[in-house]
Amino acid sequence: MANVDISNIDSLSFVRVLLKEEIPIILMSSRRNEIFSWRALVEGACFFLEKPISFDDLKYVWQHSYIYKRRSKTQLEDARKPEQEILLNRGNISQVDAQVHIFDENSVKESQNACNMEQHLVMANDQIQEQGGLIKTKRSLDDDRGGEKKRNLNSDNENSNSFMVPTEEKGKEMNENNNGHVKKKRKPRIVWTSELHLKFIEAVSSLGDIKARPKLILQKMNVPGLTQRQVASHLQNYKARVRQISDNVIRDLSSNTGSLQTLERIKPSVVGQPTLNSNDFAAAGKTQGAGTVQVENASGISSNVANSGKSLKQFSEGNQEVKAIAVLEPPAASSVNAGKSAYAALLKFLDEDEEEIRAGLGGELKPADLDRYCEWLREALMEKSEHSE
DNA sequence: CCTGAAATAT
DNA sequence: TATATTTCAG
Repeated sequence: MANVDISNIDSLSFVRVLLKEEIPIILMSSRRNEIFSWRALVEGACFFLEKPISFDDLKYVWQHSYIYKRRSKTQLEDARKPEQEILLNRGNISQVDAQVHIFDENSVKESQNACNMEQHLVMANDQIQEQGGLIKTKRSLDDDRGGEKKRNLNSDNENSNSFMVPTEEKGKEMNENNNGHVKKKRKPRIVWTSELHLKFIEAVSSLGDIKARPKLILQKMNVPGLTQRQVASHLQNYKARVRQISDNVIRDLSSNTGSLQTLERIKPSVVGQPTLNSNDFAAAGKTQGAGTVQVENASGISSNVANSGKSLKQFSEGNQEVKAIAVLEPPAASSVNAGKSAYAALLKFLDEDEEEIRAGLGGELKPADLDRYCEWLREALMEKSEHSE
């Protein structure tokens, strides 16, 4: 699954490279561009999804991958054309329209309320240190001097949350030294537990990269005490991480295929906002799915290199793995020998929630169980939002 | 409201 | 030392 910048026609070359390897490719974008999607589909892309991606989009993505994989090359040639569909508006696939959009505003909001995140939030409270009266930094000096934009750090509105685990007791927010001067306590740093991160991921995924801004994310996460700046900071780090991994994948892919060299050269500094990938999206629902990592470079081109990792194997029969998996598995001598290291990092990144996923599935699934799996997925997600009532 | 940077904390 | 988070400032 590749997140592409439809404004950059060169993104199409990325599509070609993957297709040359017979890797089914599904494109995603936050914006829509009929021309671009049309061209991509003509090239052979399976789908073109508009983000944010819905649960139903994923469901059909899976089925498509499976079907695709079962066909022989020749059959594929014939089948490709007919199977292509433009999914500019999710729901273009007839049957999904009526289905519940798991990650719509309400369900997310609800599920979030229930999860008492506070229990999972842990502040590194031990480190709260006094800034000894002697130690003065530029800032402390400035503050002592004028303190214009004094923040209500000491007010108990956001520092009194249980997960903020105050060092001592609340109310002792101010410390006085022998001079009677009041000092600010540095707010204890937040710990992004997997649960918290999960909420973050869910929020971002449901918003889509365009709207995934700190304020909205914070709002969707609905975690008391969490500040917008913290979310912003986390978002920034997250983006950087995804970007780096993606860059590596692209780099390795380029160096081994040659076809992507053009893309690599165009890649100065990264701009644009990496979007949340479907892997996170899937992970958020405690499901596993075709994970993707976004790749993007300054030229505006961006792509998500699909991954499926172990989870995907559950859908494979015997040795017949979906072609896309082959890319992530130790490449067969004959196939792409691209980026083992990059894939390793990618897999590690994507496997973070492996356990939860596995627990949820409870057992191996066979391709034939796809629908059952989807049903399970739906129920799991629904259940989650119900409990939160 | 956002984010670059400095200051800090890990 | 390298990263991550909080604060400041614009």
